[in-house]
Amino acid sequence: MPVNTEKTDISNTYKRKLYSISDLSKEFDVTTRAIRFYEDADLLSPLRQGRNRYYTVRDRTRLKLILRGKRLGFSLNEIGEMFRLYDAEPGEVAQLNHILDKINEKMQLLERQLEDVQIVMQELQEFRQQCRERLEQMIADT
Amino acid sequence: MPVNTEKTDISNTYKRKLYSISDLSKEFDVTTRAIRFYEDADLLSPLRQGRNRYYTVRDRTRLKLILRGKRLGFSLNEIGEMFRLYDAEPGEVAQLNHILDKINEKMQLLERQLEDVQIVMQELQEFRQQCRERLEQMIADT
DNA sequence: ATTTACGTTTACGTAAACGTCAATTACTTT
DNA sequence: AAAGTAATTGACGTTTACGTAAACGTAAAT
Repeated sequence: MPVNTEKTDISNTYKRKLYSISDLSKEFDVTTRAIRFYEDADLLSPLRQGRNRYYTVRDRTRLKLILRGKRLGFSLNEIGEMFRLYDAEPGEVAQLNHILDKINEKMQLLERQLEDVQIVMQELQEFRQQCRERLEQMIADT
Repeated sequence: MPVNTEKTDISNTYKRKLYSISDLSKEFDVTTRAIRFYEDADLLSPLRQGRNRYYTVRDRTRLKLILRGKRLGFSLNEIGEMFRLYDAEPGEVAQLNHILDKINEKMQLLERQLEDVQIVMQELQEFRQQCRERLEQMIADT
């Protein structure tokens, strides 16, 4: 539930779609400390009304991306690099080619990760199967 | 290349399939410091001949699993937990059920991770596509 | 005999990603 | 007016996963 339902300065300017830090904290189950830390790391840049932070829809999306990145084992630095790729103004051909290189780099990492996940899942499935068979054995032996 | 091609005590006992710490270090591109650290964390337990460590095929496999786990963003503790599951003697029904629960827990995590990987890969592909189109535009405009 | 290569232990250092206070401010509820 | 609730900044603490340096042992190569 977005905060700021009253007609304050900031909420009118940004069409009411603003979240408080605890809104996001609750929605994504992450501490406010962590959220502020991500700001320190330049991954978020919420609006300010006085000392208070207000997060736009874009910030919310970013936070979601940060957390997804973290689940994949990426460091905040790597996540920041991705953001910068997305945000970069691709002025020149060289710049665009550089971005494409970076994208391919990340894709390779993800392909490897996909393999890894699939391998471990298969191993776990086999292990589970063995456990189940053992269990049936034990029950049959009673 | 396994070390210990001579007929030392230890290599005969363990059928010559032994690796030195630098063998593994090179093969998997990980520092010896890290390998020793994994031992400290009870993830490896190499043989000893005097002060030197010698790693069996099982140790090698474990190291491979450790590194795969790391690539998936698991902590050494979590990896240790998996090992203990595999090694546990499933004496009782309750114990087996507990293991099965744990397996299912890990499976859920991996399923989520699979989703995450696929989402990010798709996003990257779209982004790449956009970049390519822009690039063609720019080249056409010359 | 002495480098060179490889290995060891001990121990302090470090980067990342927050956790955990403490002290303060601001609003609103009673 | 007092108390409660949510937010802020600042600063130090903590855990994880090693890096790095020192000081030493051992065995093979020159």
